[in-house]
Amino acid sequence: MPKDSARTFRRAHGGQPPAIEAEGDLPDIGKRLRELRNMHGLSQRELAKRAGVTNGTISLIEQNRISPSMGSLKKVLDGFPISIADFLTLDLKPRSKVFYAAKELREIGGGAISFKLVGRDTQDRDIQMMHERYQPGADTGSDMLSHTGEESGIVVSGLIELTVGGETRTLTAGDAYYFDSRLPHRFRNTGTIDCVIVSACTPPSF
Amino acid sequence: MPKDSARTFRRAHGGQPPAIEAEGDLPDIGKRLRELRNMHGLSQRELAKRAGVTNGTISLIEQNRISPSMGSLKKVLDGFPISIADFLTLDLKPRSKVFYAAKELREIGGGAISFKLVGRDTQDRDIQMMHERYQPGADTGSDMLSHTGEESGIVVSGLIELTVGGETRTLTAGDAYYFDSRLPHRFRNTGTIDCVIVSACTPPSF
DNA sequence: GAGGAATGTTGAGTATCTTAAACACCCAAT
DNA sequence: ATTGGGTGTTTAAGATACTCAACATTCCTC
Repeated sequence: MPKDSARTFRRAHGGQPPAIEAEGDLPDIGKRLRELRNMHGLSQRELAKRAGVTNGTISLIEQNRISPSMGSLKKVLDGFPISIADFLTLDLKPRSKVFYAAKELREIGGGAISFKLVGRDTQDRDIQMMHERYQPGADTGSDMLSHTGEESGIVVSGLIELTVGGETRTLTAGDAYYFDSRLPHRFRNTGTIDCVIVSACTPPSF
Repeated sequence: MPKDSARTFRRAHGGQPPAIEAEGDLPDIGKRLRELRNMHGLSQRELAKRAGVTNGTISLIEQNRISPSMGSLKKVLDGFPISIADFLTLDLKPRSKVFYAAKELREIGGGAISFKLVGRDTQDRDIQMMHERYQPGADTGSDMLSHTGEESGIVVSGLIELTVGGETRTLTAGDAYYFDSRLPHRFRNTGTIDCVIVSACTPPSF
């Protein structure tokens, strides 16, 4: 509510404000669920089995033909997993720019130590970086969904197959990524040598 | 699902389904709703009338004897109003320090213009201030709940009765407040002269 | 093509939520 | 004591979510 309407004076004779307009947007549950499920590459039956509901329920929810109870929605979302609040606030579309070519990075450090800043055109960052190494064949699994915040990284050596929100791409040394951590994502080393990437977690500390 | 059900043995005695570990914490809907309603000083019937449901439904939800559908929960929360996501993540207890005495403020500006910083021991502020004036008897009403962020202010002249999360206090010139905007709050000028307060809204711009 | 196995959808029946109306209780003013 | 209006709770009828099983479709493989 804008502040103005909230600050309006109350009626003198105790009049009841009639039927507050439900303009609040209950986000399209069905669409959200379908997109989230497709991003994970799950079928309705697979998800249903994980969640302990039937595939019909998933189908009806995704068509918005029923308004699921909190308990049911909870069970369904536990199949990913993701919290209800995050599910409701998650933006469906990944950020405009997800992948960065090697030359798109900006050099921050200098001399012997080199810091390359990722996502320079993203105004409001709140991120801190780390270092990771993947052995050949290493796989984070398909159902990874960190709770909140953002995630970024640079491939140092080797190659990594990265899937974010259904979009898959293989990155090699010098390439980078930057996405909302609530989007389902997966790392797989499809190469034959170790893959070293400098990763980053939220929240920030600098 | 012929093959899957064939492979998955059903426990004969328990009739136990896959036994999904519903580990995730579905926050206590009933408790949250009851506290939120009490903070607003609404009865079950008042809220029910606003929301377009019956008082019985409110009662049953608050006792956790039913798991409301998303549609119903949406209708109920529209009576405050608050979004479902905010409702699920709102912390029930107000922040440790809500009220600040006049001398607890820190002077920021200097010279002709004076800026006094409120909430100096709150590490992560994200707030911007404004100026407001209340005529005698002015009242924002009891059902104000801005969506997110924080809110703060300083009383410049006159006196104001402020209620935050069920706690009420009358502030006079020099006193201040600082609280989460999602907590229900109410301003009432119970004095005989205008009350001027310097208020602040989120999000920040400096 | 025929068959098999996956997918999403739909209809009938059951479980659950929601309503409407009564109930029991408390407090203030008859 | 009694009325009247307030509170939260409970119970039977009704509406809705959910399940189960069948259906239609697509994609493979033979």
